[in-house]
Amino acid sequence: MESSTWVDTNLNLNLNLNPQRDEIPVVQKREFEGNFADFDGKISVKQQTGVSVEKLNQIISENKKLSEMLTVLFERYNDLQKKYLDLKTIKNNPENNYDLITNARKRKSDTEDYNNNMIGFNGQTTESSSSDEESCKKQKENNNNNNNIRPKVSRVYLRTSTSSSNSGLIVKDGYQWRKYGQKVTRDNPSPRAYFKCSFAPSCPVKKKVQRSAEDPSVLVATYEGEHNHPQPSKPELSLSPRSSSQLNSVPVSSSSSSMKSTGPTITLDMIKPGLFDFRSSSKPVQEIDHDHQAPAAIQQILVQQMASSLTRDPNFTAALAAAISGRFNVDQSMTEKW
DNA sequence: CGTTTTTGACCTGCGC
DNA sequence: GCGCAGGTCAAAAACG
Repeated sequence: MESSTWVDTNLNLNLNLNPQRDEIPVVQKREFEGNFADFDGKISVKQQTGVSVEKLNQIISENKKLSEMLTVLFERYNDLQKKYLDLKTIKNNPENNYDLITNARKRKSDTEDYNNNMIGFNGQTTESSSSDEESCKKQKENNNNNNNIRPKVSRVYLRTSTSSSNSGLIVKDGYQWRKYGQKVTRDNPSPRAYFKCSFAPSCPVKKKVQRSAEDPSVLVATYEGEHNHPQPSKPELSLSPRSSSQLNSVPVSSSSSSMKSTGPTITLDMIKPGLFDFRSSSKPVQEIDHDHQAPAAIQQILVQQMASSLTRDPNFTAALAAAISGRFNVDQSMTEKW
């Protein structure tokens, strides 16, 4: 979410100036009047253009700062919302909080040690990310086996509702999976779980699930292959006890390097409506084709969702208007000095 | 008792 | 050839 995000937000900032406030148009009017006065006077067009460009740049930079503030605010807002929803879920239906409860199927004797270890792991921070390494690896494989028929590879990032829990490496995507292994990888303290489709060996699809090293609340699920059978059940995203750990799942991005030579990829309908909009209860599930959807397009979708979510919050818009008017007052004083 | 999960051992590929 | 790391196997344990 870098440059394109700023561009979009800037546009919104400029267009959504609060019309109830008179100062802003006045400032603009004064600027125009001043400029016309200058034009009528002896200042050359070149100088005027230079001044205008300067002002424009200044406004752009200020918009950029505001956008950054917006982003930070939004992130905090989202975190708070998330925590609130988690607490609410636990309170209303403790059974649903699968992630917070130790996996019930774990051996009783091992559960405590396992969880303690995992909590310790999560406290650490790792610089490198497994996804990068994996993408490099995939690229290598693709380079080495260009002529072979390769299984389709798709990586999906899933935000879980509880960042602190570690037991839930379960991603409900509508298919049934059988776990056949777990491994702690070098560059990620979280263990990586290996799943095979329960229809194996007739269905060759495999899945790897690992928490992101940088953000333990994000599950990284890597799918290899394509199911050759119908989906046994619809994806359960919010209601079943186990599925509470898959809240807010979204294919945020995919490793482009690992996708290059694999052809069309699996499309996963795993977005929970309202990732960026906690007020809206029903939004169409979005499908993101990892091969054909450019990262910029994904960013654009996210930006749109962020923008819509923000603009619907009256408190936020009021605060924003106040902030902008403050800025313009500063601008006004500066303009008057000129 | 059948199914699922866990986990140590083993296999494989890669770099040195 | 050796060591390392990721991936897989399979016996044992846990669960319903």
